[in-house]
Amino acid sequence: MQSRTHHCNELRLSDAGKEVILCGWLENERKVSKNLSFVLLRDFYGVTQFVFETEDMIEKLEGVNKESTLRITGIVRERENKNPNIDTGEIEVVPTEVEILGKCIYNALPFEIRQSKEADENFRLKYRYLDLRNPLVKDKIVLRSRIVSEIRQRMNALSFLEITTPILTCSSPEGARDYLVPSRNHPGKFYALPQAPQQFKQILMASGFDRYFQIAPCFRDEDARADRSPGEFYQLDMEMAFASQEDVFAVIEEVLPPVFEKFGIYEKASKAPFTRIPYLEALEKYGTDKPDLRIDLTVQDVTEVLSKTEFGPFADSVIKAVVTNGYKATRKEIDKMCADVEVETANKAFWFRMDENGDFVGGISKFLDVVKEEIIERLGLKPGDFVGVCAGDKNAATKTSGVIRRMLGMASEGHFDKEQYSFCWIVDFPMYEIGEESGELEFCHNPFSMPQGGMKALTEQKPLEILAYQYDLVCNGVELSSGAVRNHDPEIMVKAFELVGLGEEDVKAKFPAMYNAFCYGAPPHAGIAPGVDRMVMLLAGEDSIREVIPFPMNKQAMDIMMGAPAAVEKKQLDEVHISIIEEE
RNA sequence: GGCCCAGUGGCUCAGUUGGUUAGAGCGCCGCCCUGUCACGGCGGAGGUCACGGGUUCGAGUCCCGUCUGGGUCGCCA
Repeated sequence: MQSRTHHCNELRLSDAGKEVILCGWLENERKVSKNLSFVLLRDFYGVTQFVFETEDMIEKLEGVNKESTLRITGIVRERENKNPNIDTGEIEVVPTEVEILGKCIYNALPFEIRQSKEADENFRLKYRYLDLRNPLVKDKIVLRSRIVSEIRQRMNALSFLEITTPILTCSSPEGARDYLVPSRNHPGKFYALPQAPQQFKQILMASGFDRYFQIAPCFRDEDARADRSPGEFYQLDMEMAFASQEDVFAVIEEVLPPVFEKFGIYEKASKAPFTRIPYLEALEKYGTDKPDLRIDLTVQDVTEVLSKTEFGPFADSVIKAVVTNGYKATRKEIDKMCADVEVETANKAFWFRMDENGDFVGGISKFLDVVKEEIIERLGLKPGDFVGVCAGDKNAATKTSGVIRRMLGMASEGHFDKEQYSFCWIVDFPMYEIGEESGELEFCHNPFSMPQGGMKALTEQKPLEILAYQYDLVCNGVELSSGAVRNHDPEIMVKAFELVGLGEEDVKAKFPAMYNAFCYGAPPHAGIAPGVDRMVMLLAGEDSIREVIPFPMNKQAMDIMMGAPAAVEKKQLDEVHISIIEEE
C-alpha cells in the first residue's frame, strides 16, 4: 500500500481532480452541520483542509481525538471559499477513505498545540513532543539544522576537516565542574565528559592536521541562565595550524556574516574586518567586555570633576557618566530605568538633565552647582541632554556604567540601530590578574594562551601588564566565543605557569598529553569556538536558549520528559564500584 | 548558596480597604447549525486558591515558614 502521495503543504489549484493520499495529525474539526464538516490535517510541512460532506464520512471521525494520526484518501478540488492564510488555501480534499494510524487516547491535551509557547515551561518540557508539533516551536529546530548545515559547508569549503573527539575522556583540573562517569573495569576511577575538546584539538595540531573543526558537544556541570543551558551545549570548535590571530579572525569574518544575513531576523551583518577593541578600552568606553555596538553612546569618566561635590555616594568612588540626547522619558520611566539598573548590577544609578535654559534639573542636579561649568565642559553638555551617572569601586562603576549605557541607548531616539548583527572582536586580554579571593596572581582567562611577546614578555614585563593573544567574539552585546593563539612552546608554557607559582611538574600533571605532544615539535596554532546555541538564539530572535534546543533541560539540569537524572539499580552501581551514602 | 518575581479548574489569566455562592477566555462533554477556516449559538461538567502555621468575627487577599518554578549574582579556565 502506498503510504502517501503528497505532504500537507503540497497541493495547489493545478492538482484539482487528482486522487491523493495524505497523512498527518488531526489538528482541528469544524462541524458545521450533520453533513458538513471541515477537517484540518497537519504534518511537518503544513496543513491541508478536508471537507467531509456526508454523514457516513463524518461518522468515521466520531470519537477520534484531536492529534490522532490519520491517513486520508480523497479527491482534490478547488475551494468555494479560499483561505489566503495557508499555502494550500486554494484547494480542499474530499475524502473517500479515512484510516486511523495512531490514536491520541486523550480528549484533552496539556496545552493547545498552537498556543504551546504560552504554556508553563515545565509542561512544555515534559510534553516536548507535543510542544514540538507547534510549527512556531518546530521551526526554530529546523532553523538550527539549516544554520549548522550551512556552517559545515562553509567550513568544509575553507578546507577545514570535521573530526570527532572523545566524549569519554578524563577530568580536567581547571575550569568548570566535570560530569563524571564511573569506570567498570577500573574500580575507583572515572572518565569525565569533556568541557570542550580543547586539548584534543591542540593535540590534533601537534599531530599534523592543519585545519580542524567540529560541531562539538561540551559538558559543564554549572548552573543555568537564560542564555546558558545547564549540562550540555554545542560549540563550533575550530583550530588552525601555523596561524595567527588575524588568520582566525579572517575565517570567522568570512563564515559567520553570510550565515547571519541568510538566516537571521535582521538582514544586515557586519562586514570584514570587524571592529577590534582592546579589552581595557572596551571596559572604559562601553563599561563591559561585550559591548552592543548597535548603540552609539559611550561612557565617560567624571571622577575628577564630580568627586568635588558633596553628594555622599560619590565620596572616594570612581564616577562614570553616560550622556544622551533624544531620551524623552517621564519621571516614572527614569525611576524605572534606575531601578532596573540597580536590580541588574546591585549598584545605584543617578541622573540629571540639562533643561532648555541650560540649567541642571532633576535627580542629583542640586548637588552639582559647585561644578556646573566644569561638568558642562567635561561632558560637552547641551540643553536637553540627559546624563546617567554611577559610582563605586572601579569594577562596580564600570559594570554599572555599561548597563546604564545599554538602557539609555535603547531608550533614546537615534542612538540604537537595532536591525542588524553588529560584530566586534575584544582583543588584548591581560594574561594575568589578581584573584579576587586569593589576592594572588592568577591566569586571567586560560593558561593555554600565548603571551604577547612570548618568553621575552614573561621575563621582562610586569606580570599584570602582559597581554595575551586572547580574544572574544561579541555580537549585539552577546559573547559568542572566546579564542586564543595557543601557547605551543613547552618552555614558554612552563615559564607562564611559574609566574602563578606553579612549575613544570604542575604543567605535566595537569595537561600531560598536550605538554608531551608539544615537546615533539608543535606548530604555532590558534582557534576559537563560537557557541552554536547562542548563535541560533540570536538568529531566531529568541531570549531563551531553550527555544533553540530540541530537548532542553530545565534550570535544575533535569530532563523532566525522560526523568533524568534518575536512580539506577543497585546491580549497576555494584558493577561500577559505587555506593550511595544517603543524606540525612 | 544569596537576592528578586511568581504559584487560583486541563491551559492562560482576573479577583477591589480582608466580606456572603471564587469569575472569564481557551479546551472538554451534550444539543443545534449546509462553506467553515481562531467557525458560530445554547447548555453542562470541572477548584484542597502550591503546602503548613498565624492574625481576624471572617483570608485567594495580610504576616511567618516550607515547597516548586523563572530571572539574576556566585559559578561558567
